[in-house]
Amino acid sequence: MSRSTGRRLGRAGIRDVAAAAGVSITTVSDALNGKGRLPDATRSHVREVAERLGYRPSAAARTLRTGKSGLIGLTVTTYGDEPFTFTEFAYFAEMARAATSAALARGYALVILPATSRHDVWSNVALDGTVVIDPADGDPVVTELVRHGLPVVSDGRPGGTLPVTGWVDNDHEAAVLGLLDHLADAGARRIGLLTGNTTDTYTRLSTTAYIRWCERVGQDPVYESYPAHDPCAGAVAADRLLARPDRPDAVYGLFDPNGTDLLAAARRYGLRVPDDLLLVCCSESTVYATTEPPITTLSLKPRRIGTAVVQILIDAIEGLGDGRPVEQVIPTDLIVRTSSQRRSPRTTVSPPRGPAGD
Amino acid sequence: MSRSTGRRLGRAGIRDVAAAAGVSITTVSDALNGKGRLPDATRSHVREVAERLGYRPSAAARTLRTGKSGLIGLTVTTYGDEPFTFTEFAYFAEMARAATSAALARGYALVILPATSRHDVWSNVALDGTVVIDPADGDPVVTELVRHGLPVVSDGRPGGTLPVTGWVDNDHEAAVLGLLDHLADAGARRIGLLTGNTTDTYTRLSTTAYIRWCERVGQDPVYESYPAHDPCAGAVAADRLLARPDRPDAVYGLFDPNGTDLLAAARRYGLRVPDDLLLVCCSESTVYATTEPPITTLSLKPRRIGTAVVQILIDAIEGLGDGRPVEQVIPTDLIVRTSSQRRSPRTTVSPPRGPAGD
DNA sequence: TCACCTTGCAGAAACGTACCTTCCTCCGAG
DNA sequence: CTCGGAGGAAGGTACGTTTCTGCAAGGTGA
Repeated sequence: MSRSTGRRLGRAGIRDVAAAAGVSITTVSDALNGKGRLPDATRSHVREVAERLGYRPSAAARTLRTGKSGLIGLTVTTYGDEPFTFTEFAYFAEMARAATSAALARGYALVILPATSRHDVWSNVALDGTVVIDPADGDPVVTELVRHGLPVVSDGRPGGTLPVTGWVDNDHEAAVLGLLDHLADAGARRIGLLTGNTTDTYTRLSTTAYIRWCERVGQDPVYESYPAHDPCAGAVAADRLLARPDRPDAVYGLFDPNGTDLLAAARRYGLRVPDDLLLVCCSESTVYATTEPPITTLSLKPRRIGTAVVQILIDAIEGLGDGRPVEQVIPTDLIVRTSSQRRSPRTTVSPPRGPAGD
Repeated sequence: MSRSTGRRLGRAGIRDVAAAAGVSITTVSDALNGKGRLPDATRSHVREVAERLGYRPSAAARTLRTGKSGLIGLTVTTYGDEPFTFTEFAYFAEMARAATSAALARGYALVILPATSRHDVWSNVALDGTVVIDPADGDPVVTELVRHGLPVVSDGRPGGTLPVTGWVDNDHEAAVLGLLDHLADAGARRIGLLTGNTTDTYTRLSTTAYIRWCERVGQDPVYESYPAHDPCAGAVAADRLLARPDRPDAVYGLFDPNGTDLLAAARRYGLRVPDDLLLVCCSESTVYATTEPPITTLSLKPRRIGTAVVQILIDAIEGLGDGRPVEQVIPTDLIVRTSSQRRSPRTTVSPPRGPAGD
């Protein structure tokens, strides 16, 4: 007696296809997956029947059987109360987009997960590996994942001795040093820094690079720090920085909104940019191309980082690389605009047309 | 003979926990899931053993058995070449963040998926339901999902007769009408529109609302449209709009970057904002609070939309609502700043301190 | 004492797929 | 005539859960 008949409702299973095509389950599986030794006639016949029945293999069953889910976790460390905070909006959006594209191109999908240690969510989804953005020192989630044998690749050099499968990062120190040199070349005598008071690697490396540069050129460090996840605090800190008695004549802002914050603060103090104050900030946002004046930005190349992270992770999942951790450094890109050039009297980015009523 | 012993490697399964605790598999399952009739002693003992062995239930097996994966798809319609494009950056980022938070709070995780009809990715992941952003008329992916019995909730009123489980949207027409009235109140005599040439519902509704408003007040429509996914095209279109012989004295820009684009164009033509040109744009970005001058923006409340969409979807998944489609309208929020106020000589947003050298 | 309920737990059947193993058949070479 | 081998397809098990059903032991009222 065949109990395979009489599926009351719900989707067609592989059994139904087998029955309808008059072959065995094995043959259906082989035909659809391109395995086994089957004549083309059988293969196409099975495919046709499957198509007609609207058959879709059960992802859960396949995952259970093969041990591969085709899912990659994407985690952002959380700052405030929300289980999921993006600082550096544009950076994250760009990075996530690139990572998604790269994953999809290789047949994987991305799952957004919180970086908290609430196991209930993590263990409810079968992951083949995980991308972690800016993991904290000795992050318990990462440690746990690695202990269970899951590949983990991080965006940002992992702090401490986090045993990740690989990481991708910029050379933040070199970027900051180069940028400060650029400002000094443009005539800056005292360069200030707007930085965060968080302990993530990006903030730490950038700040120490700044301090070292100051030591090297014999300048007293002039900086203000604030909680980077609070947008209002950024404006306040920018104001504080320009209110100091030892007011800098150039400022680098570590975070995306710092450019507009500093610009607004400069206006309040009657400082002209770039004449009285040179400005650079780290951002992926295109708005800085059309501010008045356009602001020089440091791009961390999130697209390249997102792509690279996913490639490394999938290579590890599929056992392509050797077992050793992969470490990759992506160069940054300083997009020089008016705000950091004292020589050039007019904008360097070309307006769409040139009908300016000058 | 017990074949449950001797697990060579890999994670501990429920069998191992049962063996180690000296109970049956059923008891372990019941103890960990809070079901069955077990004395607290047994329950805690099993939990302790499971903890000691580092036991994590297999998500794949659970999904296979229960038919629920705890995963929700998140899809954005694609515009250009990339499999995944975000127009309206900040809108999407905010919406996705809210949706993620809301989903996590109810024990679900979000999977980012492409809106293409490439089945191989979709069928490789077990979804309980899907959120679709701005689905096109008769979207094949949505149709397919619904046909398979999966709940689908859309951000944006679905075009055509898409049989979705529910949708959430703003009242775009009311928003545009209200905003145009606001500009007229501020003294605008000829209001222009910067719009897109795509066919999505948002663009279509907003544009027709604009045209109807013009008819009502007896103004000739003055608008330029451009492909919204191309950032450069926006700047060009803004320029075109202000170069027209029938130059408007107020402009509403439908897309996020339009504010800076229009501001830049105005500067090129020597137009002062708001004295010569009133400006409003639709954006979620906070940069418009600190531009010179600050720009009035229309917020579509992506946080509320993202949250609402997920709540409706999960209610449908868990069979909480009645079977009927849920339709929810979220009010928009006009954040009035200097750019649309001719009366107010100074900024209305309060600077952090007041040391401005005025 | 018997019937009956409650408590505490175990057995075993699914869930839907992939794949290892086996089996049959046909054909040509020895 | 036999034997080896290859092509073609089916059988059956395992993946790791959840959960339905059932069984024994102990308690209780008649």
